[in-house]
Order: sequence, then structure tokens, then C-alpha cells
Amino acid sequence: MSIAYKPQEIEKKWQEIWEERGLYRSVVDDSKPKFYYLTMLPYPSGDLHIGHWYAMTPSDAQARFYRMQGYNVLFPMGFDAFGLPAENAAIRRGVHPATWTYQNIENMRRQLRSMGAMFDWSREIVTCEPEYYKWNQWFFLKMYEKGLAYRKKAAVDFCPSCNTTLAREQVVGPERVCERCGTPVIKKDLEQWFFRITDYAEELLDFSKLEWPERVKVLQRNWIGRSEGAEVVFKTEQGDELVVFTTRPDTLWGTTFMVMAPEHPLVEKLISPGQREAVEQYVADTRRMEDIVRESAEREKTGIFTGAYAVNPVNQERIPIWVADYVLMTYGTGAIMAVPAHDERDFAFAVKYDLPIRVVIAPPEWDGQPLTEAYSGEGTMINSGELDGTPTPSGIKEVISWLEERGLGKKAVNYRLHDWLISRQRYWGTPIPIIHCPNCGVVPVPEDQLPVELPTDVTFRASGENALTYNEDFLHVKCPLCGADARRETDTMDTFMDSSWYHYRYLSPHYQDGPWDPEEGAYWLPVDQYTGGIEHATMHLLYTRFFTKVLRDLGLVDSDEPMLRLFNQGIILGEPRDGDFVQVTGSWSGDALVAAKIQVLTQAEGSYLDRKSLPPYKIGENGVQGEVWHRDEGGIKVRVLGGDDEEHIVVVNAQEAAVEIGGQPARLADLHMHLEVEKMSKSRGNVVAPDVLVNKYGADTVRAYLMFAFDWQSGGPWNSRGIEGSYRWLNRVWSLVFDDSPVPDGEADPADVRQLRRKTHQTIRKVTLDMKAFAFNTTVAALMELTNLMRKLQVTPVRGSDAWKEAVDNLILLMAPITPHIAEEMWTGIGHEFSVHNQPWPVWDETIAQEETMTLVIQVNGKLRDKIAVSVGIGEEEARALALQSKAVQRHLQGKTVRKVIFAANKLVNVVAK
RNA sequence: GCCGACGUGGCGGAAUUGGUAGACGCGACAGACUUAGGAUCUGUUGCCCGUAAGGGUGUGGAGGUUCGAGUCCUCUCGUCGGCACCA
Repeated sequence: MSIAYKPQEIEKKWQEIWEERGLYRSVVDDSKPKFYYLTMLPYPSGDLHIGHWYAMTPSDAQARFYRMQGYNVLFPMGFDAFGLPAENAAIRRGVHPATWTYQNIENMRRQLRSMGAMFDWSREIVTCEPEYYKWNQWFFLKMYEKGLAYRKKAAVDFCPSCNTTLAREQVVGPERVCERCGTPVIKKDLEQWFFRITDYAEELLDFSKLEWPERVKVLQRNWIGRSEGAEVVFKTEQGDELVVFTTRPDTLWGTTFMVMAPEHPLVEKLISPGQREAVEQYVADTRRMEDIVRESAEREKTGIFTGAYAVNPVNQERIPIWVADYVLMTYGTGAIMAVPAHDERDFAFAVKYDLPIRVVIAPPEWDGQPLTEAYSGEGTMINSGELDGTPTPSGIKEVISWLEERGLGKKAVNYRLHDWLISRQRYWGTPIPIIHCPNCGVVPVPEDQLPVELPTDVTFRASGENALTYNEDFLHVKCPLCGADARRETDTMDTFMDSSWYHYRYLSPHYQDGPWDPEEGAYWLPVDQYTGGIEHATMHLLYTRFFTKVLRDLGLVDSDEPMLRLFNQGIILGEPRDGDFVQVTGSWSGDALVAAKIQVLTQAEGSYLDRKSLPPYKIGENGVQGEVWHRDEGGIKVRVLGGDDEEHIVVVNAQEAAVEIGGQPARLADLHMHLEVEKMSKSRGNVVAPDVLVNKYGADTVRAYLMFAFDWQSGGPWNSRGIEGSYRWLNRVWSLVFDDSPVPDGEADPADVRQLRRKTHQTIRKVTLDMKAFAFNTTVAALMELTNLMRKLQVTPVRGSDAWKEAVDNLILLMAPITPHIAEEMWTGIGHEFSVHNQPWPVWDETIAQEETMTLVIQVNGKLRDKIAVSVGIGEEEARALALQSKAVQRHLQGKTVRKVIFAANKLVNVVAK
């Protein structure tokens, strides 16, 4: 073993050589099948996170695998460069968003290169470049022409902290907070731009052309929220039409009142004079109420009678119209028919306001008594005139035809999905290419004037207000139609616009005559494999599907779907750790301890403390001994365990405390607090920095570990010891391949040779199948198994055999996608030609991989009693005889009679006895 | 509340889809080499009883189907994720 494995040297070397030789430049080549492998592009936040590595390096390995299998693989990378953090940095630190962004990109490019991934950098895109966002604007204009982009005044969710509107899916949780900063959103009435994604709602529910995880499809289906029912037209006594949507038209005869959303435009007109003041007060109160309060389901419903009446079209009954906050303007028509007997919410409302409840669906075996709660199950229609007696499922259909015949209503489908709100009141985004002219109104910027560039000389206000709104140069423009002084639209586009089509721009990032070069498109599209996090299930992945359908309808692409196959990787969580064990002395102030001195008795490094070697937990008169459970600027919490594992958390005020670690003075911030398995975050201090790992172990180790240690789909907690295992493995492989000690004398044992060949071919088979199936952890495990066998045979004459060479070559080839640098170094190092990455993927020989002998499992009554080595393909008779001869079997058969013998070929014999 | 996913050693995770549970790795324990080792190498390692041979038990829990269940069915508990007055 003449040379040591020095990943830092060989990785840098090969990355440069691959780059120089253009090894991963992908060009259209009709002689090869194409494979467009796409992994989600990062936001340039500053540093590459271990999560980026976790998402990208297994993807890279799979892309490399396809490449060696003979595909022409495109594996591009870029930066999702517009967005709020850049602007916030500008405000906080006075750096221009562009400067901040490009500095981060520069750094992240370096970090990305350190992965050794096969990214084709000649196709890199940066979405904040005018040559990129010009096409955002172009698409916007095309959509505007087709009526797919429109402007309307709407009550929109607005984040007062980010000072911008949010799309519906950017408002999260029952508290309805801003996804980015956690501030509760407020409602604002603003003129906003929307994309008509609802036009495609039905088509977006069709996943038949997609090989996507069921999870994602379910999330999208829920998000689109399709429900079938009917629209029924009620008339008010004033003669206005009041349309309602219902999924249960069969309960129409049970409508005893109607409810409108407080925001419903007709409310104003309906109010009777006597009720005017009260209703207006109610509407105003509701509108002022925050959504958090209003939309909490537990809250008791409130409402008020408008004084107006409507007529139920099915039975001409006069029913009161109420206004209530439990009806939402944003769903259906903003008005409902209330059927208290068969709807929980209506029931509660009717009880509260003493409104009539009429049963029209008789529950099975109903005794005719008044209901104590709403019955929404199946039953038989009653009190419904000529339709009495119709059972529930068919009743719905029958009522719909009944309504349609009489022109009272029609079958209808409703979606929860809203149009996509794309306006953002922010500077760092794509300007919406629209001009507001006092004479002509809304005027699109002519195509030949694109891009509308973001001005660079802008000043940022601490409030976060859109800098474009007071940038005079940007603002003032002549109307392209009439030449009058006009004003530019200052809203910019949601950044999801950028990521909705970036996979098209990768094809030709600098192409001038269109969003991409159609020739490239004809070859590479659509994306064959997409990988990324599940968190994008309803936003990015729905928008990008919508976008492709729009592009298809514009005649730009042939496919209905952007990405045929999707795989979601999980996330890497923080490593759990015990906190430091400390001895705190000070004085008590109530329940809290005011510390004078905090001594760390041991500093935990990554793993749990050994309790045995520590002093006991203690709460005393002048201090405590225990584990640092939590730490913040003001102090710590110390966890003390009592005799029965009873837990006490002591709050320690450490403002005035002297901190000592190992006898040395230290800062409070140096104390390690207890960490659970939880998301990595700077504040918790459990972030793993890939750069540090690369410096210590090399990229190949990090790649191998990330692929080996987790089920890729699930992710899991980081383990700083675990990565050592992968490093050991690579070192062992290295010393196996570069073993230049003399080969042991003698003849190689043919059985060993056979065993090695068999294992080699089995490994090729396993790795090939598992790589395809995203089972990366078992792929690496298989390679480790082969390594382990080789290490056993390394000290025997087998090392001089052809089987050994075969094993070494194949091991290197199979490792190439996973650990590209060491594989290249070993491949060329044993005299093969550059590059290992241009080699064809090895093929296994099924007959060599075949086992000759196997372990026949012998069971008695289903319990394992013996194992016998037999040759593969042993017949039933023979197996049965062997089983019955087994001493262990005979022992267990004593006093029993054999009833039956089950034989499972190449598996086991089960003797059933009583 | 509704929808979905998941529960396997001290830990991360395997299990050809109904046929040897725990591959591979981490950790732990023992030993070798070493001035030393948190390097490297060898061995052991689900739990319980037993010196051993051997036996019992074991995939969140309870039941069921089957010659045989981590895998299929029913119920149940727990964890996580999504949606949530959606008419």
C-alpha cells in the first residue's frame, strides 16, 4: 500500500480535468436516447446546506448511472435568484439585492462544484438576469392576450411585515401566517394580477400521464378540491337572483333559510329598512375581524337577519335571508341554502337563532322524532313532494335532472382552487410588463420593448415598501398607444413564475429568438425525471403543470405535462445531543436561580454523555447540578432528574454569571444545550455544514454517506459518527485496489474464485436494479458487501486471478456514479483509460450470479428447527427426506404424528405434525 | 373533524413482496498491533434462561386468515404530514 487516500487532492484534480475536457457538456445527439434529469434549483441564500447535498448528490448519482447506461443525459443547474431575502438583506444591511444575490451565487457555485456533480454549467440559468425574466414578461403578455392573465380588485392576503400580498398557498396554518416570516396576514382590498389557473382545474386533476408519488397527487387533488353538485337559483322577493351551490340538491326541500357571506355584493341591496343599521354594523364588525378569529371552526357562529326573504324554487316557500360569517365569499357563490336537518353548521346556526329544522332525508329506521343533531348520511327523501321515497345516492342525480327540466338549476362543479395571485409589491422580482395610461387604461408593453428592466439605482425604505413605486425614472413612461404620460405597473411577479418554466430555459439559456431553442426542445423535452422536496407539492408543482398546459395551448410544447416522473427525497434533521452537564451556584429568587457561577463539568461532543462518570443530579440550597436543557441570551434551563426519572426544569438567570468550561473562562453562548431530533436551524445550533465535511472527509465520503445512511424518501437525523463508516469504506476500497504487496503464493481455491465471481455479478445485478429504484442505501450496502468479501480474499492467491481483476473493475464502475472522484482515480490508477465516467455500465451474467448451493430451511409447525446446505433446485422428494432425517426435526417430532409436509421450492420444508 | 403516510435491536436502516427477521453501517463489548490511540485489524453483539448443547421469545398492541405473517384482514394505540365552517 504505497499511497494514502487523499480525497482533497484527487477531488480537486478531477473536477478540473472533467471541466477542461467538457465531460458533462450535453449536446443534442440523435444517435442516443435522451434523458432529461432535473433536480430542483436552489435559492441563493448564501451557503449550501446539507439538505442541498442530500437532494442533489443522489440525483447526480442516478443521472450518472443513466449516462453510463447509454443515455444522453442532461443534468442542469441554476439559481432561483429573485425573492424576498435579497431585498430584506438590502434593507437591513444596505447591500443591493443584486450584489447580495450574485455574491451568494458565486459562493454557491463553488460549493456546488465541490460536490463533483455532472452539472452542465454551460446551461446554467440565473432567474434574476434580464435575459431570463424577459421571457416571464413575454409569457405574461401571451397570457394576457388569451385572457389568462387578468387584473381585479380583490380582498387579498397581505403580510404587513413583508409588505406584500401573498398567494393563498403562501399563507399557512390555522393562524394564517406568512409562510416566510410567520407574521399573521391581514386582508387588503387591492387591484391585483391573477393567472386563470382555475380554467385548468379539471385537467390538473388528471394525473394519468404522470408517474408521481401518490402523496403529491393526493395533496394536489385536495388543493384543487373538486366537488360535484348543483347550482340552484333562488329569487329574492325584490326579484334578484340568488344563486347557491350545493352538493346535496336532494335536501332542497329542507331549506328553511338562506345565508349570505357578509361580503356578498347583494347584501347591501337586500337589507330591509328596519334591519339596515344592525346588519351594516354586523358586516363591518365581521370584516374588521381577523381571519384567524373568524375562521376558527370552534367559534360559535354568529349572524343576523337581513329582513329580506327569498322563495325556494322547489316549493315556493318564503324563507328568511340571513348574513353570517360562517359563509365564505371565497367559495361557491358566497351564498348558501341552509338545510339545518342535514348540515351540521346549518343545524348549529338554526338552533342558536331558533330557525325551523325540517327533516327531508329520513335516516334508516328513523322514529319520526326531531333530530338532536344534523343527519348528513344516506336515507330516503321525504317532505319533498313528488320525489318522496327516492333513496339518497340516486336522489341527488334525480333532483338535478328535475331542476334542469324546470330551469331552476343545473349540475355544477365547484373547486376550492383559486386563481393564482401573482402580484407582489416588491422590488426584487420580474416587473409586470403593463402600462397604466389615463386615456387607454391598461396597456401591455409591446413585445419589442421587452424586457422591462428592473432599475438598479433604487433606494430601499425600512418599511419594505416597493422601491419601484417611488423610482421616478422607472415610473414615468409614454403610453405605447396614445403617447400620453403614463405610469408603469410597479407590481412584480411571484417568484413561482420563474420556477414554472425554468426547465425549458435550461435548454438554451442565452437564446434570443424565443424562450428556448425549439430544436433543443424537440430533443430533450419533456423532463424524464424530476427530484425535489415534498414541500413543493401544491405550489411549484401545480404551477409548473399549469404553465406547461398554457404553453401547450400557445403551441410552444407538445407535452401535456412538464415532468413525467417525480421523486421526493426527505430531509436531513439535526443530530440529537445531550446538553452540557453543569454545576450552577448562586442564590434562589423564587423558583428561579440567579447564577453567580456556571461550571461545565463535561462538554458533550455529538453523542450522549456517559451518565456513570458524572456527579449526581442535585437541587440544593445554593445551586443545581444537571443538564443544560435550553439556553438563550438571558440564561439557561437546567434539567434535573429525580430518583424515579422525575424531571425538574430549573430556570437559571445567567446575566451576571461567570461561565467556566474545563476551568477556562467561557461565554454563555459556548454552553451546549440539549438537542432533540428536529429540523436544522441556526438558532438551535444543529446545522451541519457540508464545506466542513468536504474538507475533513472529501466529497465522495459525504455523497456515499448521504446515499447510504437514509432511506432517500424519508431522510432522518444526521449522525456525525456514521459518516466515519463511509470514510472507512472508501479507505478500504482504496487499499484493496492499490494493494501492491506480493500476491500470496499458491493456487487460488476454485471455490473462492467462483464465490468471488458470483458475488461480483450479484452485485452488478443488485446495484443496477436498486439504482433505478432509488434504493440508494441498499446499493451502497451491496458495494460494501462485495468489498468485505474481497477483503477476505485479498490475503489469498485469489488476488492474482482474473476473477479478482473482474471484481476490482466492476467495483470501480459500480461506484463511479456514487463516488465519482475516487472511482476515476482508481480507474486510471490501475491503468485503464480516462474516463471511468465514459465507460458502459457493467452487465451481469445471470448464470454466474446464480447460487449453486442454498440453505434449505427446515421448519416443524412453522418454527425454524434446522438449516441444511443443499444444491439449488433440489427436488421435493429429496428435500422432504432430508428434513425428516434431521436430528433436530426428529427431536421435535417426538410424540407427534406427521400430518403434512410443505415444500417451497428453493426455500424451505415445513413439517406439520400433531 | 376529514384525508394521507408511518410504527422493526441502543441508533440509521434491510428483508427477492406470504417462506431463515435484523443485510449493510453506527455504537457497544472483547482481543491484536502499538510508546500511545478516539488510527488500523480480528471477533462478538435483538431480548430472556443456560457454563454449554439447547430452548423460549421477538417487527406498537389485541384478534383473525394460513402449513407459515414484519408483510394479508379486522379492531386499537401512537407519531408525523396535509386540509380545515369548502356548503
